[in-house]
Amino acid sequence: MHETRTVTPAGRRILEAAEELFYGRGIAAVGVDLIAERSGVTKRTLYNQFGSKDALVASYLAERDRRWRSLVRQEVESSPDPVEAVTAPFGALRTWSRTSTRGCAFINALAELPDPSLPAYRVVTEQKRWLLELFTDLATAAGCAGPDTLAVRLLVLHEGALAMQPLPFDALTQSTELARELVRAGLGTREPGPDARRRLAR
Amino acid sequence: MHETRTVTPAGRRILEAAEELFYGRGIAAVGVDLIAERSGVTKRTLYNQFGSKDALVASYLAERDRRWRSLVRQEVESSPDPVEAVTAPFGALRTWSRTSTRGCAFINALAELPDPSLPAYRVVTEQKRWLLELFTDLATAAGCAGPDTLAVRLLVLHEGALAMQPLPFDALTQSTELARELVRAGLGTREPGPDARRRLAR
DNA sequence: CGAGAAGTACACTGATCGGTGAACCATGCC
DNA sequence: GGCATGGTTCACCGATCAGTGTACTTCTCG
Repeated sequence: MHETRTVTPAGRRILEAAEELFYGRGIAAVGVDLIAERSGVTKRTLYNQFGSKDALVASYLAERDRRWRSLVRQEVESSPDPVEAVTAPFGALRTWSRTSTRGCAFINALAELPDPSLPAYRVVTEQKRWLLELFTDLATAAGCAGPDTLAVRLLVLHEGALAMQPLPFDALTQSTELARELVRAGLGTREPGPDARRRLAR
Repeated sequence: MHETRTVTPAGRRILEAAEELFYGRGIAAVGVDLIAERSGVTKRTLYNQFGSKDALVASYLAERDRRWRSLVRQEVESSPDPVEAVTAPFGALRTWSRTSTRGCAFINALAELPDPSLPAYRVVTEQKRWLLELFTDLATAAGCAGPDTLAVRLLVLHEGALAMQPLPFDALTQSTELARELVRAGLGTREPGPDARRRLAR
């Protein structure tokens, strides 16, 4: 029942080109003509598949979100224990940074698309909310005290490291280290909940 | 010897309009014609004053940086003691957020201007470096252990809260609270240095 | 008086923007 | 055969883009 039918082969190539160009140069700076040329496709096909540039932008962000969540899930599930799992997204971020060196694609998109009515805006807020809830679940499962507060703090550390990525400072190392310390400091004061790593569905 | 002569009255109005539009809508999304119209000035005057859009963008960022540093200095100097002063930039951020709700103008600019050769890029890196060094100085002055490490962590918290600003999460409160805890935890293990609040010149 | 600086008015450039219309072609499925 | 689907080719649209040239005005300062 896996519906790979929603996107055609040409659609995939368009999305790949759009992702590289939008992330690398900014959304407004990239024209649809360039995306069509890079993906070896006519502009007509691009519009037949996506309808508008706004819609293509939303698809680009949704696709990137999908890949990011997939990586995080993988990292969480391969964690040796529930405590390590809490900071697994920071490990994912390390991996992610090897190919993405221009900061957070979603924050960057918000910088260019201020209108909350745009479909892309919802994708961005959903992405951050997902990560916040994941942190909450993982912290609860590990038995951390104050999982809600801890989750917000971990999210801030995560976003901070991501935001500073384009600058010549190594923020990720300290961010990860501090995150681990926070998790360790919150242990033992509460009963561990059920292993949240099993609740990663969707 | 204060040289306010570098910018004419028309130049000021152009900068004000540019700041509002660039920050609010994104740099690439705003044309020079619109800026000229909003500032009640001819496009010719704009180009006579700034030479190019790239140069205007750099001026916009530099001016915003100047105002931001001024606010931070003010907040630091009005801190009751050196320990409070370390987290003073978080107080400044609280004030700043009342009028700036679209995240960090500098990070946002980087999202649109990937080319490090652009004059704006240097403005952004300098801005973050300044804040990092300020944190280091303040932490040293307050007698915190490991001031360099602490400064990086405070910077990450600061940037994280700023990056999440456009989203519907209250990150600043937790970010500030955690920053205070970090500073408190690092106290007493080291001799306080000279009061860094006196070394804010420039 | 005269010079220079700041600003206005306005026309104009070539390029690029997002988006459309219409005709045509290939594949595969009923 | 018939017909829908996915794709191509290509010409075209009005709007906007950053940036320039030229001539005129207005003000200040020496």
